[in-house]
Formats: sequence, structure tokens, C-alpha cells
Amino acid sequence: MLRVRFAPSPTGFLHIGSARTFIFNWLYARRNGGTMILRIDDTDVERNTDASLQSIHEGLNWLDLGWDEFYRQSDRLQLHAEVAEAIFNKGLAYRDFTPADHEEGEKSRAGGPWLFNPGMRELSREQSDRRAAIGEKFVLRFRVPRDGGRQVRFTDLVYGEQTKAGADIEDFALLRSDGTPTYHLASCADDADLKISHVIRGQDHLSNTFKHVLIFEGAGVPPPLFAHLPLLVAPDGTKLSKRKHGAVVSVTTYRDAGFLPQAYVNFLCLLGWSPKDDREQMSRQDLIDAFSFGGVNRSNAVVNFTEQDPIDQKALWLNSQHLRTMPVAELLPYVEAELAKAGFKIPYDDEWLERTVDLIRARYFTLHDFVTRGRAYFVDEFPIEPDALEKLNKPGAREGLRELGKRLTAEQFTEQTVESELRKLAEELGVKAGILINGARAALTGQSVGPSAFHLFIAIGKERAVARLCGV
RNA sequence: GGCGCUAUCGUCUAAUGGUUAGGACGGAGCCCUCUCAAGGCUUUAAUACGGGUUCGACUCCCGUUAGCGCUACCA
Repeated sequence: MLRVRFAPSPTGFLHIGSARTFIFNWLYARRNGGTMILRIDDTDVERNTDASLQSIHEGLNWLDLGWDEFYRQSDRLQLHAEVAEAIFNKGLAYRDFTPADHEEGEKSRAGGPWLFNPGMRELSREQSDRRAAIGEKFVLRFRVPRDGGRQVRFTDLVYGEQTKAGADIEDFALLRSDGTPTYHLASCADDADLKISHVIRGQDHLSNTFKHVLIFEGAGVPPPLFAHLPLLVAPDGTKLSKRKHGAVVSVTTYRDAGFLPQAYVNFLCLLGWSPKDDREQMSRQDLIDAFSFGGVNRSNAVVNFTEQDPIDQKALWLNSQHLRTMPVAELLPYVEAELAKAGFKIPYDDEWLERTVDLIRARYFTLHDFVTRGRAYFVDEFPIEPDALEKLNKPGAREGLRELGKRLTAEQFTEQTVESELRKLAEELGVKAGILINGARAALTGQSVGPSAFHLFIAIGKERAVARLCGV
């Protein structure tokens, strides 16, 4: 039974790297008929916030991928304590009574790594019990086997065979002096209890995995399979952080920029993974079908943004591709939500909306474009852009457009009739058809660019078109 | 400092040890055209460096350099 989990700690908003980890877990589960688990790793009481938890949900909901089971580590403290005790009882962990603040200065990088506090590892069980009994504070440390050239090893599904000498692993903590579990312990205990089969997470945990293997062994549980993902980094190669890089690291930034979730998911997948053919635009199902660890890269991927433009150009392009080619019916709800947010009322029926959206989306990049560049299709007050004004100021343009407006009133209103009427008028007036065509686009939309002018007449509708022409 | 991981166009990436090192985004240009897109075509640009192994290395090995990660009673 394949079971994977995404285990964020609620200490900030949903980071785009975390989002990608979630996506890869989800893809792997869906690909192989497994179970996707969302587990909130909230053992660090000091730093957890409800706002963060909410933000994570908000981001995940937008991605619209879902999960099958939900847990919170803070509800499972009992389990963590039991696992710690079991390890301790086997003699694989010991109490370290060294006061917390004592260590700080001691751990300088200078003379090599800190491995354990001398004297504590060798404390007899009797002494240890005695000191604990009188209430002396201690942290429970794993007794890392560092004798006889002992090696800790595991096979990473992405990075391959991994080996580290026990002698290079410090006696890490399992329980803090207040009795709460550390991340390492809680994570492994939960992974074991929840029968997680594959741990898919960021590469920043690759070296921690040796410790985790030790914990699983200590708990007498076969370790899950591990797959580490390359990190997402900033253009300068440093880790993406809220403080340094601001909004770009939050998934809500892309949502608020008018991205389609499926396009954003697509973009994130292409960072550190490839289907190995030349496909770029992929639907959710395409991604599920193509996903495997064999396609995951081992080097960090740069999210290409600048201070002026927080959006990666490729993400924007991908969004435009999805926007323009997905079934209109699927796009409609997103557009309607966008229009509603802007306070626009849809002037005609659903059929008109679908046709119009289909017409204008061909040159849009984000959902925002529908209410900015697409404004004139939905409401009557819209600005005339400078380029459009230029078209209207062409000699003969305004007069011709007003005349066209008058003539159209009597006409049947189809692309063909409008076109023939316009061309006839142009000939009569002795102006080039382009003057009236481009002028009409400017008059109807306030823009010098847009769809074919004759399609546009139909989308704007007879009544509004005539009014706009006569009003130039 | 120690340990681990990584290194292909500006960016994302492809390439059973044998390719003119491919695709995409971005940039430039042309075609098409009622504008803008789209589309078509062309173009720009890479195997970090140095040694091996091999008939042959982007690919395997070693070293150097650089980056990242871990080295907490954070996760």
C-alpha cells in the first residue's frame, strides 16, 4: 500500500518550494493509486501560528489537489513519547543533563564537529535514573553507533546510494528538556505509525535522513523509501526566503497575479523535473501519467524573477498557454469570479460570455487581463489608450465611424454585413479600409490592439457598437 | 572547520560512452496581416576548470573551484 505525506510546519505562508513538494507527493500518489496525507508538523510550539496554518490551507486549496487523510503532530505527542521510551529502553538513547545554554559557545566550528557532550554518553543507567528522579532536566539523545567504522546507508530514489560514517553523525536530540519531541523523532514516529511508504521531501533533509534511518532502526521499524527533491533557489543561487525575496516565495502571489492553478502546478513541476520528452504544457492528467522519480533532477532549480517583475516569464507563458487552450467551459468559472471581484455585471447571456471569453482569451496571459484589457467588453466606461486615440485622430476616421454607426443601425448585424458595409463606406469616402477598421477597434474597445475588428463588432453587440461609433 | 549533495545556453531542461550538444522561455529578425496576438521560418547562447580511463567523455574516475544543505533542546 503506497502512502505518502506532505508535512509542513506552520511557521509561515505556503512556500512555493513546499507547494512543489506537495505536488510531487500528490502526483506520485495519484500515479500509483496511493494515499496522500497532509500532516501538520507543529511540534515547535514557539513558532507555530494559526495564521500560518490558515495560509497553508489557503494555498493548498487554491492548488486544488486535495488530500485523503489529515493529522496534526500535536495530537500525537503520546505516540512520540512512547517511541522515545522504547528507544531509550533498548539503550539506544541516553539522558544528557548538560544545561541548554552551556553548550552555545562550546559548539564553535573551530576544532571539528561537536558530536556529544563528554561524560553524558557513558553515564550509567543507575546514575542517570537517579538524576532524572530528583527532577534534573535532560535532553534525550540518540546514541549514534560510531565504533568500528560503522556506516549508515540508504538508497535515495533520486540521489542514489547514500552513505555516511556513524562517526560523523552527532548524538542528535530526540526529546527536548521540556519533554517535547524534536522534529526528527516526531517525524519518524509518525511516518512509522502512519505507515508512510515513501518520504518525498526537500533535499535540505538529505543529510538528516541518516539520523532518521537510525531512528527507524532503533524503533525496530523498517524505514520507508526516501526521495529527495532538489531545492528551489533565487537567481543569485541562495535559498528562497521571505525576508530576502519577499512575495515571490508565496504561492498566493501567483494566485493574486491571476494565475490558473493548473498552469502554476505545471510550472512548478517543470522546476526540477522533466517528462524527458519535449512536452512543456501539460494537464493535470498528463503530469500524473508522466511522473516518476527517474525524471527528477539532482541540482537546484532557479526561479527566475527580478525585483521589478516577481513573475517568472516561463510561468507567465505557461499560464497563457493554459488560458488559451483549455476547454472554455473550464475557464469560465475563473473568469466569472474575476469579473465579479471587479464588480462587473455580465451584459448578455451565458452563450455570449462563452463566445466572448473564447474570442479575447487568445491574447491574454492572466485572469486579470479579462478585467483590464477586456474591460470594454463588459462595461461601458473604459479609457481610450494613447495608441487608440492616434487611430481615431487619423484624417477621416471619426467622420467615417460616425457615419458607419448610423448605417449599421438599419443593418442586420453579422460579421459579413458589417464588413461589407464598412468597406463600401470606405470606398465612398475615399479612405483606406484600414482607417475605419483600426478606428472601429479603437472606438469599440479604447485599444489599438485586439481581435479581428469584425469579430469584435459582434462581441460588443449592435446597440453598444453603434453607440460607441456615434460617440467618437 | 567537518560531513553530505550538486555543476549543460541568461533561465527551465534533453542527450544506452559515438548527435552539427536537442527543445522551451527570454532577446533579435523575417513571413503572414485590418492592429495585436497566434502560427511559420531564421537567429542569439551552454557541457565550470584541470587531469586521467577509453579508439571515442556532457556522460565514468580523481583533483580544483563554486554553490547549496546539514552540523540546534528549528523544521
